[in-house]
Amino acid sequence: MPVARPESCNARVIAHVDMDCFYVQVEQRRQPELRGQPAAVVQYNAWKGGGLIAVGYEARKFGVKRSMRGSEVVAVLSRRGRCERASIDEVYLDLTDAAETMLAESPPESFGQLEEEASKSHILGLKDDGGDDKERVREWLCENKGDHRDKLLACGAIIVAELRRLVLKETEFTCSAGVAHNKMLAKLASGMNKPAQQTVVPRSSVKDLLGSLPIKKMKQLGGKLGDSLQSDLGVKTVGDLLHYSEGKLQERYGANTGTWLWNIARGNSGEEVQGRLLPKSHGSGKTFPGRQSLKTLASVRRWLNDLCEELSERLQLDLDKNKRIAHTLTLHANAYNLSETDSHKNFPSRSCPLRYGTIKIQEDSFNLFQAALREYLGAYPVTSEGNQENKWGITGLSVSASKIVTIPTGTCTIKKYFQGQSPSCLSGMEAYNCTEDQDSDLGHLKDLKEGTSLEKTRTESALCDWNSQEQKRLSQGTSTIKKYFEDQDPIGSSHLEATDWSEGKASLAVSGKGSDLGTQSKGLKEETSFEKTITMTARCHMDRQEQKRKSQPGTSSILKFFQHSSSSQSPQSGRGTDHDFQASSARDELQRSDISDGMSNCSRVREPKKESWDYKIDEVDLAIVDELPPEIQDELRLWLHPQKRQMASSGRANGPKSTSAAKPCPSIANYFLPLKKQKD
DNA sequence: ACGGCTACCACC
DNA sequence: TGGTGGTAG
Repeated sequence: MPVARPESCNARVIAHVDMDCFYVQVEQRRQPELRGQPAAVVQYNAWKGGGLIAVGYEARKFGVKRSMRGSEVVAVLSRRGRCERASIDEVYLDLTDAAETMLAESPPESFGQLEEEASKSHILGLKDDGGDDKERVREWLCENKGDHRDKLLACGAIIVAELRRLVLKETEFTCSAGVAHNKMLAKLASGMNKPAQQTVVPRSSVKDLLGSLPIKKMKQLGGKLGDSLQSDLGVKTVGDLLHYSEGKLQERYGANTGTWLWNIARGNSGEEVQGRLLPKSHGSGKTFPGRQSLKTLASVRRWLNDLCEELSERLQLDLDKNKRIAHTLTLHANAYNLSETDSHKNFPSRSCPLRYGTIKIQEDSFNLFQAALREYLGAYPVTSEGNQENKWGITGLSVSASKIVTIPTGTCTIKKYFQGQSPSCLSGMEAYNCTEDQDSDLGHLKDLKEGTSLEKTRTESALCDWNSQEQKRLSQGTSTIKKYFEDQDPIGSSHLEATDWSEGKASLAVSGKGSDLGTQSKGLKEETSFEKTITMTARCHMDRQEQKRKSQPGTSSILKFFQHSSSSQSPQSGRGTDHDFQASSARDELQRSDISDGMSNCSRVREPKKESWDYKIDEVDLAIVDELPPEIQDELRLWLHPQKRQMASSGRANGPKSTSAAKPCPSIANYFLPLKKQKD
């Protein structure tokens, strides 16, 4: 049986708060002389030709800061309950708890005097029998004899009035609000009396409200679905939906939409107020209408570079400010193709793992674009100059970053372990802040300093389906191995060490330096570094059939986290090159060759030399994990066998273990032997 | 009124 | 899952 929460939906207290003409207010706050004047914020011809008024980047010149979305106003509004940012200037608040508390501890009827702002509330359905409006509102709010739920709404209205007053006092912005039992109704209400007013939706008023509400006024029904309801079903108001059974609505609009329609007709909306203040994705795009369409790869590349630079800045900001990392890079474009018969085909979008660093984002985006373009053009080849005859044109480009997760602030046992072992290890954050430019500068400095070529040992990680697992654990604040350290090259075209993760296998590579693994003198420097790195690579298991052009060869180089701050001689140097990278380098050459020109300037040649031991992940026996420090065992087990999380974490007492059966004497030492040349 | 831009979501 | 389309501000 479902958890008994009778009436819980109807007993919630939700507020929707909407800034009044936000852009105008921003200007008026910035230029107080504009207050009281008729004002409008003109759309300004922004950034290299586009129009806009969008959130931030360009609008900063108006005084609108992107950070505003999560700050100032929200900081005030979120004081009394969970707050969800619905757009740049709207939020939802769940005031249920605060209202319950007020009702229990200091109910409105105990108020000597109702606050001014609250007494100016609009109460839907309040019968107008003449007399004093304010007094009737005060009565409804303070002397409500009826439903407990309406009393909660009254408390919510009083709380919201207070919040709005605080917002005005602390930010100089006015806002309007709606208070109701769910988001849908609260949102409807907040727009009913503007500006700087608030509206309450008692339960008893819902029927009349929806009965007369034109269907297209309802959120989500302003488009095609609303049109269909009107023309196909003859539904004019939300209330008209009451004439249709849930089954009938499902039959026409699908199970989910059907049920949703049936519910909203009754004023029910189950959506929770998400406690999210930050955006789930970032994007940067531009259209090139008409003759402005881009007709060469070079021009696409230039624009893409700009868009990616913008995106990269925002990602870095998000990382610095919010400690969040995005994991997916997506490229969207629009195009026309005069050559193709089905010239109305859409330009496909493409995505790949996101690697931080402006240049990497630029390179990856451009490669995604080229992959998509090849599919879009079908048989028509894309030459380096491409499109001599203007057969195609790009009318829109955008890059976006999604799958953003917060870096855990809690424990990170593996990280701690290695930091304990090696104080010179970079922290995860430092690793991420390290762009390729800094990277190369660093290497250069070291080269000069030590008079020897820098030997980088890099660990690889491409924890593919790590994501979902990891996200859960991230959200739980538990430790995690990285994710920070991902440095994948999904395109496989910019690094010599590119590997191909279409291989369908996973490998574990361990490289070691330091005296305990066979010490070498450190050359001219007297430093004795004990640095160990354990690097892992796991390649995505992808279905080859599915791949076609879709799959992007990728690689990851672990890295930077465990990157050595000093160079040292590796015990097995000389045998360092591994087949893994040899193979991929060959393929890489292929990639490189068809990308040619535009690429060469940006791609940096990396140190090809490295130590690596390569194993298929299925061949790694979990028993070896027992030889590692206990504090990191669980994490490594998860890493090696993320799909067996339950078993791994519940101990290894029971459950068949096919892998160990095949391996008589598992020892971690076995895994530290250099790679054998592959026979097949 | 409309196009440009950003962002979220449902569906398959 | 990634990719597409719809919706809204």
